[in-house]
Amino acid sequence: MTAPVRTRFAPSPTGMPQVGNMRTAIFDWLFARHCGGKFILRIEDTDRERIVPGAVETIMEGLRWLGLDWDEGPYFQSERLHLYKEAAERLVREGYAYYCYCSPERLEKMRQEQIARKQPPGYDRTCRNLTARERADYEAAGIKPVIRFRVPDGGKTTFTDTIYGEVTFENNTIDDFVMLKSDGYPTYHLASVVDDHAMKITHVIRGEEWLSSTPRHILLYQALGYEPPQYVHTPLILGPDRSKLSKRHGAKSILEYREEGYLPEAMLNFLVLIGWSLDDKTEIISRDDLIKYFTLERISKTSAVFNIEKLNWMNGVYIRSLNVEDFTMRALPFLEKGLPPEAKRPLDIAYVRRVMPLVQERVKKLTEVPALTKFFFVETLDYPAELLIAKNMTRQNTLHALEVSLKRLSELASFDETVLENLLRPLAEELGLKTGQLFSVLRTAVTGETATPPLFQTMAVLGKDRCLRRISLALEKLRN
RNA sequence: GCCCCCAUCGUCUAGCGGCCUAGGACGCCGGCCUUUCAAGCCGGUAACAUGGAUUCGAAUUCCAUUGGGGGCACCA
Repeated sequence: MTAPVRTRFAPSPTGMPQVGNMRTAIFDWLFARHCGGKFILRIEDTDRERIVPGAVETIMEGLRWLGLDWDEGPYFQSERLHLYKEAAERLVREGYAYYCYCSPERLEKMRQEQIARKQPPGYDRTCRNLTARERADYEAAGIKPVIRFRVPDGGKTTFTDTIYGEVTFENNTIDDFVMLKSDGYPTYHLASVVDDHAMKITHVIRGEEWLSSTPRHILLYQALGYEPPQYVHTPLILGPDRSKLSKRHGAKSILEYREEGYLPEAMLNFLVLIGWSLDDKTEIISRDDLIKYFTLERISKTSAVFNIEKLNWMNGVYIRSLNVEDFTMRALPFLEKGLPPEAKRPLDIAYVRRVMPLVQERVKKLTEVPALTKFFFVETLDYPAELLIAKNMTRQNTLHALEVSLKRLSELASFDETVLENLLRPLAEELGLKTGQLFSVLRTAVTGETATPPLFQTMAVLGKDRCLRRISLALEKLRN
């Protein structure tokens, strides 16, 4: 019987949750859910210098937004220091590790020299075989040591990655890395190995940037006498310049996508498709199907560029698939925030419900809703008079069209879509205009825009009074 | 500099020796629909990095080359 699948997402709380990390989290979560296993959240807060207050909460909020629920945690490595210390000291005792008293300054100088000599930078093993006497001297001088792993002198370290297959490193290309820092905190290498073992993690699914430090982890497992987990390195997400996506590209936090009006289900679908595919044609996949069909085997080896154009398209697809009420509720906060101040708040929900269906299929992002519906919510329209004059029309016949329209519309008892259409289509012919011309004039008069939802529906929602008022105003504007 | 990984349309990808005169999607271009804008529908543009080898047969296997990326901290 094989152990139940346990995966973990182990971010460090050093900033906002970036999309690259989130994509990894999605893979971890999906695999756990697919296998009926557990997904664990672990916070790797071992670098006290870089900790950003609030980052943990932001990370969790990002996970929740995407619907990635965790079964255990968050565990905090800062609360488990004794475990790492014990492991490190045990390794020293057993000869797998040693205390190092070299100063950061000396190490930095050494590195510079190595680079200058075009040699691979790495620890020169000065403290590898200190005598008891030398150690005592350093201790007496009050120098706090780090603990370094004693990498075997010869041989190779090989492991099999689920995605990349068998990978081999010569041990002599790996330097004696630090496991425990002088402040008593572990480095990533030690902490993740100790924790992954303690938490019975079966599959370490993480970004490809970790591939080259994996032999260190294997070495650590061997020295500790633990069975290593299955390693699954996932391809990187790249910026437009094809280098690893980072702040440098203006890479955004997952929560910023929420602010920009992306739907979490679209984001999930899009992100999972960077580096994974179901088959040769599926693009839109539901969360349930993702869980049902997700397999590690279909993760690709090649890193991929984050293509915002495709995300926008996909978000539009998801927006259109929402039922109207759902769309309305999701758009509401964006309206509250994005509509100009003169729109009176709180917004009239009943009215919003009538407006939203008119724009649902016209937006790709929820942030576009306010601009597209502004004229429904503000009283004063601001547009140049010339905008009223449609293609191949003159000031004169535009005025005439507006005058006649105003009169006829004012005689209407009902103001619904059908009634309006039945009045206006024949009217265009009567005025000797193309329907497009008349509608264009009225559209501008009534909305101040040239691109809007369908005219009759728009007018019906605006209501008779407001339409007549705006047409009158348009006439004035054109006369002056 | 050293180590590791990767290599199909501009981008995301399918392809795991013959089904490939390489399929899908985004974008782009053209058309249809149409009161504008979208949406929708139809069509088009566009790729196996290069050179060897294996094989009856290679996008698929192997080896070089080239190119790209990642790593080489008391950061993760």
